[in-house]
Amino acid sequence: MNGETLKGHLDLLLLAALRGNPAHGYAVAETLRARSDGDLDLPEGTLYPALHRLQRSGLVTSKWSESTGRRRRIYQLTAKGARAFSARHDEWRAFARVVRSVVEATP
Amino acid sequence: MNGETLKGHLDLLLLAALRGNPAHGYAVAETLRARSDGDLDLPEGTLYPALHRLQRSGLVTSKWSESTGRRRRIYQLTAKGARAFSARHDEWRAFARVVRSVVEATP
DNA sequence: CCTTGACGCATCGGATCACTAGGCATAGCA
DNA sequence: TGCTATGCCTAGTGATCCGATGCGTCAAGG
Repeated sequence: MNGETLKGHLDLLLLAALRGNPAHGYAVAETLRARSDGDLDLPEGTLYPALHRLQRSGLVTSKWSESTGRRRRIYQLTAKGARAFSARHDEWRAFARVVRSVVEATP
Repeated sequence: MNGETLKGHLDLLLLAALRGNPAHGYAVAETLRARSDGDLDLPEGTLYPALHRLQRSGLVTSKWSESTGRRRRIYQLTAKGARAFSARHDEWRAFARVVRSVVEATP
């Protein structure tokens, strides 16, 4: 999975991973790895800044969890985040459709 | 069509537009606009630097055409460019599949 | 006990990239 | 003579992903 390939679509994936499934960063990465059969393996330098960005935008909230003695930050989708997910999903479908029609046009 | 959305996938679209269809920059933009029903309207500041990049990478060649009295640079896919198209196409399909399986997973 | 590896979070700097804004020039039409 | 479409180019800006690095906890094996 190339770097530039993911660019601009990471938020959609993170929001998808958090849909109805509050989780901490590490678990989000595991979810994405699992759902993609290992194809999508986010480096930490990608994951955490992106989650912070989502929080700054109000799409997720977070709280510390100390249950296991191990410090974790649990992220949860806000209502705005859920709406953003739908919007991003629509944009993705539109984009994928455009790419298909451009690429699969008979030359 | 957002900027970040396109990021990393522009080359694929340009290579697709030039597949078996040598053309100058302006015509490439028209092709993309047509194939996407107007959804994809590349600014010139996006189009030309990208074409130059493809040329620097050896994926296309170009020559000036003065046929109409109007100066145009005709771009043509190289063999390497054709291979790159296939590779990028495969990458795109893989990426689209990953996004689908991540996004459409039942939460 | 102590090392190793998995877990877990954070940030800085680098590199890439699409886009805005600006410039330049020709052709055709009103 | 303007105006519009055609046609090309580039410097600078902002957004973004990623590699590197640092810090800290916990369980297992030697």
